[in-house]
Amino acid sequence: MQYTGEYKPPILTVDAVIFQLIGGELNVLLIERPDEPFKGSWALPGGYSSEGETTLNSLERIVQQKAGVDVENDLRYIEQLYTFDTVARDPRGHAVSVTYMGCGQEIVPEGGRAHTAFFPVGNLPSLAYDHANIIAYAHERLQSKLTYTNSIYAFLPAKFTLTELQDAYEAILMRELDKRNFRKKFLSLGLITETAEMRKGGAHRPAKLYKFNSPTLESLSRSFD
Amino acid sequence: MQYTGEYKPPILTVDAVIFQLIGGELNVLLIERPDEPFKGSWALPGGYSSEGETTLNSLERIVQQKAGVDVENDLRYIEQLYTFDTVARDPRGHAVSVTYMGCGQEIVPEGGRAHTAFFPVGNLPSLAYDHANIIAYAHERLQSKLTYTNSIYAFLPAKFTLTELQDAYEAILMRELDKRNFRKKFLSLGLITETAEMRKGGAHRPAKLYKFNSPTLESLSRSFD
DNA sequence: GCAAAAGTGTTTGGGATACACCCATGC
DNA sequence: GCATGGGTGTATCCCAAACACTTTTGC
Repeated sequence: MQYTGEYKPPILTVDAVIFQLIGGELNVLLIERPDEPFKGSWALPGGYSSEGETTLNSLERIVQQKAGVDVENDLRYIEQLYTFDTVARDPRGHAVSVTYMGCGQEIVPEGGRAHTAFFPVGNLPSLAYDHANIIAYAHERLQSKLTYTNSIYAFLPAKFTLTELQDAYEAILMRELDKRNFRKKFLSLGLITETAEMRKGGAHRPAKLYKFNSPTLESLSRSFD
Repeated sequence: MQYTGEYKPPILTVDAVIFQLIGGELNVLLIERPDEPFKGSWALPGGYSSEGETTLNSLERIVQQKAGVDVENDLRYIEQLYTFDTVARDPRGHAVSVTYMGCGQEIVPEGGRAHTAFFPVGNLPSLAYDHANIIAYAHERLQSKLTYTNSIYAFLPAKFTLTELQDAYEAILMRELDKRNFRKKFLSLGLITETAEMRKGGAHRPAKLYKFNSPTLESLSRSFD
Protein backbone atom coordinates (compact mmCIF):
# COMPACT_ATOMS: atom_id res chain seq x y z
CA MET A 1 0.00 0.00 0.00
CA GLN A 2 2.79 2.39 -0.90
CA TYR A 3 1.86 5.62 -2.60
CA THR A 4 4.37 5.91 -5.41
CA GLY A 5 4.47 8.95 -7.64
CA GLU A 6 3.18 6.79 -10.47
CA TYR A 7 -0.20 6.03 -8.94
CA LYS A 8 -3.04 7.73 -10.75
CA PRO A 9 -6.57 7.29 -9.49
CA PRO A 10 -9.61 7.33 -11.73
CA ILE A 11 -11.87 10.35 -11.68
CA LEU A 12 -14.35 10.15 -8.81
CA THR A 13 -17.88 11.32 -9.45
CA VAL A 14 -21.19 11.27 -7.64
CA ASP A 15 -24.68 10.90 -9.07
CA ALA A 16 -28.05 11.34 -7.39
CA VAL A 17 -31.26 9.44 -8.04
CA ILE A 18 -33.88 11.73 -6.53
CA PHE A 19 -37.39 10.32 -6.38
CA GLN A 20 -40.70 11.90 -5.61
CA LEU A 21 -44.32 11.13 -6.35
CA ILE A 22 -46.13 13.36 -8.83
CA GLY A 23 -49.74 12.72 -9.78
CA GLY A 24 -49.64 9.19 -8.39
CA GLU A 25 -46.50 8.24 -10.30
CA LEU A 26 -42.92 7.76 -9.17
CA ASN A 27 -40.73 10.41 -10.77
CA VAL A 28 -36.99 10.93 -10.96
CA LEU A 29 -35.09 14.19 -11.25
CA LEU A 30 -33.05 14.66 -14.45
CA ILE A 31 -31.10 17.48 -16.04
CA GLU A 32 -30.54 18.08 -19.71
CA ARG A 33 -26.85 18.03 -20.48
CA PRO A 34 -25.64 21.34 -21.86
CA ASP A 35 -22.30 19.98 -23.13
CA GLU A 36 -20.64 16.99 -24.73
CA PRO A 37 -20.54 14.12 -24.14
CA PHE A 38 -24.24 13.30 -24.46
CA LYS A 39 -25.10 16.94 -25.16
CA GLY A 40 -28.88 17.30 -25.18
CA SER A 41 -29.47 13.95 -23.47
CA TRP A 42 -30.96 13.78 -20.03
CA ALA A 43 -28.87 12.60 -17.10
CA LEU A 44 -28.88 12.24 -13.34
CA PRO A 45 -27.53 15.28 -11.54
CA GLY A 46 -23.92 14.54 -10.76
CA GLY A 47 -20.37 15.75 -10.98
CA TYR A 48 -16.84 15.54 -9.69
CA SER A 49 -15.98 14.68 -6.12
CA SER A 50 -12.75 16.27 -4.99
CA GLU A 51 -10.12 15.38 -2.48
CA GLY A 52 -11.05 16.52 1.00
CA GLU A 53 -14.78 16.31 0.47
CA THR A 54 -17.00 13.31 1.32
CA THR A 55 -19.05 12.02 -1.57
CA LEU A 56 -22.22 13.10 0.19
CA ASN A 57 -20.90 16.62 0.59
CA SER A 58 -19.95 16.68 -3.08
CA LEU A 59 -23.43 15.52 -3.94
CA GLU A 60 -25.07 18.23 -1.87
CA ARG A 61 -22.95 20.91 -3.51
CA ILE A 62 -23.53 19.60 -7.03
CA VAL A 63 -27.25 18.91 -6.73
CA GLN A 64 -27.78 22.39 -5.32
CA GLN A 65 -25.69 24.00 -8.02
CA LYS A 66 -26.88 22.06 -11.06
CA ALA A 67 -30.44 21.17 -10.21
CA GLY A 68 -31.40 23.74 -7.59
CA VAL A 69 -32.37 21.14 -5.02
CA ASP A 70 -31.31 21.47 -1.40
CA VAL A 71 -30.48 17.93 -0.26
CA GLU A 72 -30.59 18.72 3.45
CA ASN A 73 -33.94 20.48 3.42
CA ASP A 74 -35.78 19.18 0.37
CA LEU A 75 -35.07 15.48 0.84
CA ARG A 76 -36.42 13.50 3.74
CA TYR A 77 -34.25 10.47 3.15
CA ILE A 78 -30.93 9.79 1.44
CA GLU A 79 -28.68 6.75 1.31
CA GLN A 80 -25.68 5.54 -0.60
CA LEU A 81 -26.70 3.15 -3.34
CA TYR A 82 -23.80 1.55 -5.18
CA THR A 83 -20.51 2.47 -6.80
CA PHE A 84 -20.44 2.08 -10.58
CA ASP A 85 -16.96 1.69 -11.95
CA THR A 86 -16.75 0.04 -15.35
CA VAL A 87 -13.92 1.55 -17.34
CA ALA A 88 -15.99 2.45 -20.38
CA ARG A 89 -18.96 4.09 -18.68
CA ASP A 90 -17.67 7.60 -19.42
CA PRO A 91 -16.34 8.18 -22.94
CA ARG A 92 -13.92 10.84 -21.66
CA GLY A 93 -12.04 8.42 -19.44
CA HIS A 94 -12.35 6.16 -16.49
CA ALA A 95 -14.78 7.64 -13.96
CA VAL A 96 -15.96 5.84 -10.86
CA SER A 97 -19.32 7.05 -9.63
CA VAL A 98 -20.63 6.75 -6.10
CA THR A 99 -24.41 6.95 -6.39
CA TYR A 100 -27.03 7.99 -3.86
CA MET A 101 -30.78 7.61 -3.70
CA GLY A 102 -32.83 10.41 -2.17
CA CYS A 103 -36.56 10.75 -1.62
CA GLY A 104 -38.73 13.74 -0.94
CA GLN A 105 -42.08 15.37 -1.34
CA GLU A 106 -43.08 18.48 -3.29
CA ILE A 107 -39.53 19.17 -4.37
CA VAL A 108 -39.37 22.28 -6.54
CA PRO A 109 -35.99 22.78 -8.25
CA GLU A 110 -35.00 26.42 -8.01
CA GLY A 111 -32.10 28.18 -9.60
CA GLY A 112 -30.42 25.20 -11.22
CA ARG A 113 -28.17 26.02 -14.13
CA ALA A 114 -29.47 23.54 -16.65
CA HIS A 115 -32.88 22.39 -17.73
CA THR A 116 -34.21 20.39 -14.84
CA ALA A 117 -37.32 18.23 -14.73
CA PHE A 118 -38.95 15.25 -13.10
CA PHE A 119 -39.81 12.30 -15.36
CA PRO A 120 -42.01 9.30 -14.54
CA VAL A 121 -39.86 6.24 -13.98
CA GLY A 122 -42.07 4.32 -16.40
CA ASN A 123 -41.52 6.85 -19.16
CA LEU A 124 -37.95 8.06 -19.19
CA PRO A 125 -36.26 9.92 -22.03
CA SER A 126 -33.06 8.64 -23.58
CA LEU A 127 -30.43 8.80 -20.88
CA ALA A 128 -26.71 9.57 -20.85
CA TYR A 129 -24.00 7.17 -19.64
CA ASP A 130 -25.27 4.12 -17.70
CA HIS A 131 -27.87 6.23 -15.94
CA ALA A 132 -30.79 4.07 -17.06
CA ASN A 133 -29.15 1.17 -15.20
CA ILE A 134 -28.56 3.30 -12.13
CA ILE A 135 -32.20 4.36 -12.00
CA ALA A 136 -33.39 0.78 -12.42
CA TYR A 137 -31.09 -0.30 -9.60
CA ALA A 138 -32.34 2.52 -7.37
CA HIS A 139 -35.95 1.65 -8.07
CA GLU A 140 -35.38 -1.98 -7.09
CA ARG A 141 -33.63 -0.95 -3.91
CA LEU A 142 -36.46 1.42 -3.08
CA GLN A 143 -39.09 -1.25 -3.64
CA SER A 144 -37.32 -3.62 -1.34
CA LYS A 145 -36.73 -0.91 1.28
CA LEU A 146 -40.44 -0.18 1.35
CA THR A 147 -41.18 -3.72 2.39
CA TYR A 148 -38.98 -3.86 5.46
CA THR A 149 -38.69 -0.24 6.61
CA ASN A 150 -40.97 2.75 7.16
CA SER A 151 -39.21 4.63 4.32
CA ILE A 152 -42.55 5.54 2.75
CA TYR A 153 -42.68 8.52 5.14
CA ALA A 154 -40.18 10.27 2.89
CA PHE A 155 -42.75 10.52 0.10
CA LEU A 156 -45.69 11.84 2.09
CA PRO A 157 -46.60 15.19 3.62
CA ALA A 158 -46.68 15.48 7.41
CA LYS A 159 -50.37 14.58 7.47
CA PHE A 160 -51.90 12.20 4.99
CA THR A 161 -54.86 9.90 4.46
CA LEU A 162 -54.70 6.12 4.35
CA THR A 163 -55.64 6.23 0.70
CA GLU A 164 -52.71 8.53 -0.03
CA LEU A 165 -50.47 6.12 1.88
CA GLN A 166 -51.72 3.16 -0.11
CA ASP A 167 -51.42 5.07 -3.39
CA ALA A 168 -47.78 5.84 -2.56
CA TYR A 169 -47.06 2.15 -2.01
CA GLU A 170 -48.84 1.20 -5.20
CA ALA A 171 -47.00 3.81 -7.27
CA ILE A 172 -43.59 2.63 -6.08
CA LEU A 173 -44.27 -1.11 -5.99
CA MET A 174 -46.13 -0.81 -9.29
CA ARG A 175 -48.90 -3.14 -8.33
CA GLU A 176 -52.25 -2.93 -6.61
CA LEU A 177 -52.90 -3.74 -2.99
CA ASP A 178 -56.12 -4.76 -1.26
CA LYS A 179 -57.59 -1.81 0.61
CA ARG A 180 -58.86 -3.65 3.67
CA ASN A 181 -55.77 -5.80 4.12
CA PHE A 182 -53.49 -2.84 3.58
CA ARG A 183 -55.17 -0.75 6.26
CA LYS A 184 -55.39 -3.57 8.75
CA LYS A 185 -51.73 -4.46 8.28
CA PHE A 186 -50.36 -0.94 8.28
CA LEU A 187 -52.33 0.20 11.32
CA SER A 188 -51.20 -2.91 13.20
CA LEU A 189 -47.56 -1.93 12.66
CA GLY A 190 -48.05 0.98 15.03
CA LEU A 191 -46.10 3.45 12.89
CA ILE A 192 -48.83 6.04 12.41
CA THR A 193 -51.31 7.83 14.62
CA GLU A 194 -54.67 9.34 13.82
CA THR A 195 -54.91 13.13 14.07
CA ALA A 196 -58.03 15.11 14.84
CA GLU A 197 -58.07 16.59 11.35
CA MET A 198 -59.86 15.46 8.23
CA ARG A 199 -59.20 16.04 4.57
CA LYS A 200 -62.24 17.23 2.64
CA GLY A 201 -61.75 16.48 -1.00
CA GLY A 202 -64.99 17.06 -2.88
CA ALA A 203 -68.22 15.23 -3.25
CA HIS A 204 -67.50 12.33 -0.96
CA ARG A 205 -66.88 11.39 2.61
CA PRO A 206 -63.93 13.23 4.21
CA ALA A 207 -60.87 11.17 5.18
CA LYS A 208 -59.07 11.03 8.52
CA LEU A 209 -55.55 12.40 8.49
CA TYR A 210 -52.71 10.39 10.02
CA LYS A 211 -49.12 11.22 10.88
CA PHE A 212 -45.97 9.13 11.34
CA ASN A 213 -44.89 8.67 14.93
CA SER A 214 -41.26 8.93 13.95
CA PRO A 215 -40.13 10.49 10.68
CA THR A 216 -36.81 8.61 10.69
CA LEU A 217 -35.89 5.29 9.16
CA GLU A 218 -36.75 2.19 11.18
CA SER A 219 -37.03 -1.48 10.36
CA LEU A 220 -40.47 -3.03 10.54
CA SER A 221 -41.22 -5.71 13.09
CA ARG A 222 -42.97 -7.76 10.39
CA SER A 223 -41.81 -7.20 6.87
CA PHE A 224 -44.47 -5.50 4.88
CA ASP A 225 -45.14 -7.36 1.72
CA MET B 1 -19.32 18.56 -15.29
CA GLN B 2 -16.31 20.30 -16.76
CA TYR B 3 -12.93 18.76 -16.19
CA THR B 4 -10.67 21.65 -15.34
CA GLY B 5 -6.99 21.17 -14.82
CA GLU B 6 -7.46 21.94 -11.15
CA TYR B 7 -9.60 18.93 -10.32
CA LYS B 8 -7.85 16.46 -8.04
CA PRO B 9 -9.63 13.26 -7.06
CA PRO B 10 -9.07 11.54 -3.73
CA ILE B 11 -7.09 8.34 -3.66
CA LEU B 12 -9.27 5.34 -4.55
CA THR B 13 -8.70 2.14 -2.64
CA VAL B 14 -10.41 -1.22 -2.32
CA ASP B 15 -10.72 -3.46 0.74
CA ALA B 16 -11.96 -7.03 1.02
CA VAL B 17 -13.88 -8.62 3.86
CA ILE B 18 -13.33 -12.33 3.23
CA PHE B 19 -15.34 -14.67 5.42
CA GLN B 20 -15.16 -18.37 5.97
CA LEU B 21 -16.18 -20.77 8.71
CA ILE B 22 -13.45 -22.37 10.78
CA GLY B 23 -14.26 -24.74 13.63
CA GLY B 24 -17.87 -23.61 13.72
CA GLU B 25 -16.99 -19.92 13.92
CA LEU B 26 -17.22 -17.15 11.37
CA ASN B 27 -13.71 -15.94 10.54
CA VAL B 28 -12.38 -12.98 8.59
CA LEU B 29 -9.11 -12.72 6.66
CA LEU B 30 -6.63 -10.13 7.93
CA ILE B 31 -3.07 -9.18 7.17
CA GLU B 32 -0.55 -7.68 9.53
CA ARG B 33 0.61 -4.32 8.23
CA PRO B 34 4.34 -4.28 7.51
CA ASP B 35 4.60 -0.47 7.27
CA GLU B 36 3.29 2.75 8.70
CA PRO B 37 0.62 3.88 9.20
CA PHE B 38 -0.68 1.31 11.65
CA LYS B 39 2.51 -0.76 11.35
CA GLY B 40 1.99 -4.03 13.20
CA SER B 41 -1.78 -3.66 13.35
CA TRP B 42 -4.04 -6.03 11.51
CA ALA B 43 -6.08 -4.83 8.56
CA LEU B 44 -8.31 -6.01 5.77
CA PRO B 45 -6.42 -6.86 2.59
CA GLY B 46 -6.67 -3.81 0.36
CA GLY B 47 -4.80 -1.31 -1.72
CA TYR B 48 -4.88 1.24 -4.47
CA SER B 49 -7.24 1.07 -7.40
CA SER B 50 -5.81 2.68 -10.52
CA GLU B 51 -7.30 4.37 -13.51
CA GLY B 52 -8.35 1.85 -16.15
CA GLU B 53 -9.06 -0.97 -13.72
CA THR B 54 -12.45 -1.79 -12.20
CA THR B 55 -12.48 -1.91 -8.44
CA LEU B 56 -13.19 -5.63 -8.53
CA ASN B 57 -10.18 -6.21 -10.77
CA SER B 58 -8.02 -4.17 -8.42
CA LEU B 59 -9.31 -6.23 -5.54
CA GLU B 60 -8.48 -9.51 -7.26
CA ARG B 61 -4.95 -8.34 -8.01
CA ILE B 62 -4.35 -7.00 -4.51
CA VAL B 63 -5.86 -9.88 -2.59
CA GLN B 64 -3.84 -12.34 -4.63
CA GLN B 65 -0.64 -10.36 -4.17
CA LYS B 66 -0.94 -9.42 -0.52
CA ALA B 67 -2.89 -12.29 0.98
CA GLY B 68 -2.31 -15.12 -1.45
CA VAL B 69 -6.01 -15.71 -2.04
CA ASP B 70 -7.37 -16.24 -5.54
CA VAL B 71 -10.71 -14.43 -5.60
CA GLU B 72 -12.01 -16.18 -8.72
CA ASN B 73 -11.25 -19.70 -7.57
CA ASP B 74 -11.14 -19.59 -3.78
CA LEU B 75 -14.29 -17.56 -3.22
CA ARG B 76 -17.74 -18.84 -4.08
CA TYR B 77 -19.45 -15.50 -3.70
CA ILE B 78 -18.43 -11.86 -3.83
CA GLU B 79 -20.38 -8.61 -3.84
CA GLN B 80 -19.74 -4.93 -3.47
CA LEU B 81 -20.54 -3.78 0.04
CA TYR B 82 -20.28 -0.03 0.53
CA THR B 83 -17.98 2.88 -0.22
CA PHE B 84 -16.34 4.44 2.82
CA ASP B 85 -15.21 7.98 2.24
CA THR B 86 -14.76 10.06 5.37
CA VAL B 87 -11.89 12.44 4.91
CA ALA B 88 -10.00 11.43 8.04
CA ARG B 89 -10.16 7.65 7.66
CA ASP B 90 -6.60 7.44 6.34
CA PRO B 91 -4.00 9.55 8.20
CA ARG B 92 -1.96 9.95 5.00
CA GLY B 93 -4.70 11.78 3.16
CA HIS B 94 -8.18 11.45 1.81
CA ALA B 95 -8.77 7.90 0.59
CA VAL B 96 -12.12 6.61 -0.60
CA SER B 97 -12.47 2.86 -0.24
CA VAL B 98 -14.84 0.66 -2.22
CA THR B 99 -15.32 -2.45 -0.11
CA TYR B 100 -16.32 -5.97 -1.08
CA MET B 101 -17.54 -8.97 0.86
CA GLY B 102 -16.44 -12.43 -0.24
CA CYS B 103 -17.25 -15.85 1.13
CA GLY B 104 -15.60 -19.20 0.69
CA GLN B 105 -14.78 -22.53 2.15
CA GLU B 106 -11.41 -24.02 3.10
CA ILE B 107 -9.51 -21.01 1.86
CA VAL B 108 -5.78 -21.46 2.36
CA PRO B 109 -3.76 -18.28 1.75
CA GLU B 110 -0.66 -19.13 -0.23
CA GLY B 111 2.25 -16.93 -1.12
CA GLY B 112 0.99 -13.67 0.33
CA ARG B 113 3.62 -11.11 1.15
CA ALA B 114 2.59 -10.23 4.65
CA HIS B 115 1.50 -12.19 7.67
CA THR B 116 -1.94 -13.44 6.82
CA ALA B 117 -4.45 -15.12 9.10
CA PHE B 118 -8.12 -15.74 9.72
CA PHE B 119 -9.57 -14.37 12.96
CA PRO B 120 -12.95 -15.16 14.53
CA VAL B 121 -15.32 -12.25 14.06
CA GLY B 122 -16.12 -12.39 17.75
CA ASN B 123 -12.50 -12.06 18.74
CA LEU B 124 -10.70 -9.62 16.48
CA PRO B 125 -7.32 -8.05 17.17
CA SER B 126 -6.89 -4.28 17.17
CA LEU B 127 -7.59 -3.11 13.64
CA ALA B 128 -6.16 -0.39 11.44
CA TYR B 129 -8.21 2.47 9.94
CA ASP B 130 -12.00 2.07 10.16
CA HIS B 131 -11.72 -1.62 9.39
CA ALA B 132 -13.58 -2.71 12.52
CA ASN B 133 -16.58 -0.76 11.25
CA ILE B 134 -16.28 -2.27 7.80
CA ILE B 135 -16.24 -5.79 9.21
CA ALA B 136 -19.25 -5.06 11.41
CA TYR B 137 -21.10 -3.69 8.41
CA ALA B 138 -20.20 -6.74 6.32
CA HIS B 139 -21.33 -9.09 9.04
CA GLU B 140 -24.72 -7.38 9.26
CA ARG B 141 -25.14 -7.51 5.53
CA LEU B 142 -24.20 -11.18 5.50
CA GLN B 143 -26.70 -11.99 8.24
CA SER B 144 -29.47 -10.30 6.35
CA LYS B 145 -28.44 -11.92 3.06
CA LEU B 146 -28.68 -15.34 4.67
CA THR B 147 -32.32 -14.76 5.47
CA TYR B 148 -33.53 -13.96 1.98
CA THR B 149 -31.07 -15.70 -0.33
CA ASN B 150 -29.38 -19.09 -0.61
CA SER B 151 -25.97 -17.46 0.03
CA ILE B 152 -25.14 -20.06 2.66
CA TYR B 153 -23.94 -22.31 -0.17
CA ALA B 154 -20.77 -20.22 -0.34
CA PHE B 155 -19.68 -21.47 3.09
CA LEU B 156 -20.28 -25.18 2.58
CA PRO B 157 -18.49 -27.96 0.72
CA ALA B 158 -20.22 -29.47 -2.31
CA LYS B 159 -21.78 -32.15 -0.13
CA PHE B 160 -22.83 -31.51 3.43
CA THR B 161 -25.10 -32.77 6.17
CA LEU B 162 -28.14 -30.94 7.48
CA THR B 163 -26.36 -30.48 10.79
CA GLU B 164 -23.46 -28.80 9.03
CA LEU B 165 -25.92 -26.55 7.23
CA GLN B 166 -27.62 -25.60 10.47
CA ASP B 167 -24.28 -25.03 12.20
CA ALA B 168 -23.29 -22.66 9.41
CA TYR B 169 -26.46 -20.64 9.90
CA GLU B 170 -25.99 -20.56 13.64
CA ALA B 171 -22.36 -19.46 13.39
CA ILE B 172 -23.21 -16.55 11.12
CA LEU B 173 -26.49 -15.49 12.72
CA MET B 174 -24.95 -16.01 16.15
CA ARG B 175 -28.00 -17.62 17.64
CA GLU B 176 -29.44 -21.10 17.95
CA LEU B 177 -32.13 -22.57 15.74
CA ASP B 178 -34.58 -25.37 16.42
CA LYS B 179 -33.42 -28.54 14.68
CA ARG B 180 -36.80 -29.89 13.59
CA ASN B 181 -38.13 -26.56 12.39
CA PHE B 182 -34.89 -25.75 10.60
CA ARG B 183 -34.91 -29.01 8.64
CA LYS B 184 -38.60 -28.81 7.78
CA LYS B 185 -38.29 -25.24 6.57
CA PHE B 186 -35.07 -25.65 4.64
CA LEU B 187 -36.12 -28.83 2.88
CA SER B 188 -39.42 -27.22 1.91
CA LEU B 189 -37.53 -24.43 0.12
CA GLY B 190 -36.43 -26.95 -2.48
CA LEU B 191 -32.88 -25.65 -2.69
CA ILE B 192 -31.09 -28.87 -1.81
CA THR B 193 -31.27 -32.49 -2.87
CA GLU B 194 -30.36 -35.63 -1.02
CA THR B 195 -27.41 -37.57 -2.44
CA ALA B 196 -26.85 -41.30 -2.12
CA GLU B 197 -23.82 -40.75 0.11
CA MET B 198 -23.54 -40.66 3.86
CA ARG B 199 -21.02 -39.07 6.18
CA LYS B 200 -19.71 -41.43 8.83
CA GLY B 201 -18.36 -39.44 11.70
CA GLY B 202 -17.63 -41.70 14.63
CA ALA B 203 -19.67 -43.51 17.22
CA HIS B 204 -23.09 -42.46 16.03
CA ARG B 205 -25.59 -42.78 13.24
CA PRO B 206 -24.20 -41.66 9.84
CA ALA B 207 -25.72 -38.55 8.25
CA LYS B 208 -27.17 -38.16 4.78
CA LEU B 209 -25.27 -35.83 2.49
CA TYR B 210 -27.10 -33.14 0.54
CA LYS B 211 -26.06 -30.84 -2.29
CA PHE B 212 -27.34 -27.49 -3.53
CA ASN B 213 -29.34 -27.65 -6.74
CA SER B 214 -27.84 -24.41 -7.94
CA PRO B 215 -24.60 -23.02 -6.50
CA THR B 216 -25.43 -19.47 -7.58
CA LEU B 217 -27.17 -16.72 -5.71
CA GLU B 218 -30.98 -16.77 -5.75
CA SER B 219 -33.66 -15.10 -3.69
CA LEU B 220 -35.79 -17.34 -1.52
CA SER B 221 -39.50 -17.67 -2.19
CA ARG B 222 -40.18 -17.28 1.52
CA SER B 223 -37.65 -15.32 3.50
CA PHE B 224 -35.79 -17.56 5.84
CA ASP B 225 -35.87 -16.17 9.30
C1' DG C 1 -80.97 11.00 -5.11
C1' DC C 2 -76.77 10.02 -7.03
C1' DA C 3 -71.93 10.01 -7.71
C1' DA C 4 -67.57 9.49 -5.43
C1' DA C 5 -64.31 8.09 -2.25
C1' DA C 6 -63.96 6.54 2.88
C1' DG C 7 -64.43 3.13 5.88
C1' DT C 8 -65.19 -1.54 7.78
C1' DG C 9 -65.09 -7.90 9.26
C1' DT C 10 -64.93 -12.54 8.53
C1' DT C 11 -63.31 -16.80 6.75
C1' DT C 12 -59.68 -19.75 5.29
C1' DG C 13 -55.24 -21.72 4.60
C1' DG C 14 -50.38 -21.92 5.32
C1' DG C 15 -46.47 -21.29 7.70
C1' DA C 16 -43.99 -20.18 12.18
C1' DT C 17 -43.24 -21.84 16.73
C1' DA C 18 -42.84 -24.89 20.49
C1' DC C 19 -41.68 -29.17 22.03
C1' DA C 20 -39.36 -34.86 23.16
C1' DC C 21 -38.29 -39.17 21.81
C1' DC C 22 -36.43 -43.13 18.84
C1' DC C 23 -32.53 -44.61 15.51
C1' DA C 24 -28.05 -46.18 13.81
C1' DT C 25 -23.47 -46.56 14.75
C1' DG C 26 -18.62 -47.35 17.20
C1' DC C 27 -16.59 -48.84 20.97
C1' DG D 1 -25.04 -51.58 26.62
C1' DC D 2 -24.00 -47.04 26.40
C1' DA D 3 -22.58 -42.78 24.50
C1' DT D 4 -23.02 -39.89 20.47
C1' DG D 5 -25.09 -37.30 17.13
C1' DG D 6 -28.93 -38.24 13.31
C1' DG D 7 -33.47 -38.13 12.38
C1' DT D 8 -38.56 -37.43 12.95
C1' DG D 9 -44.40 -35.39 13.98
C1' DT D 10 -48.02 -32.80 16.06
C1' DA D 11 -50.68 -29.08 18.07
C1' DT D 12 -51.24 -24.20 18.31
C1' DC D 13 -51.27 -19.56 16.92
C1' DC D 14 -50.78 -15.84 14.06
C1' DC D 15 -50.88 -13.73 9.89
C1' DA D 16 -51.67 -13.32 4.82
C1' DA D 17 -55.14 -13.52 1.38
C1' DA D 18 -59.59 -13.28 -0.51
C1' DC D 19 -63.65 -10.90 -0.74
C1' DA D 20 -68.48 -6.70 -0.86
C1' DC D 21 -71.22 -3.60 1.26
C1' DT D 22 -72.35 0.67 4.11
C1' DT D 23 -71.22 5.59 5.24
C1' DT D 24 -70.54 10.41 4.46
C1' DT D 25 -70.26 14.12 1.76
C1' DG D 26 -71.12 17.74 -2.42
C1' DC D 27 -73.85 18.78 -5.88
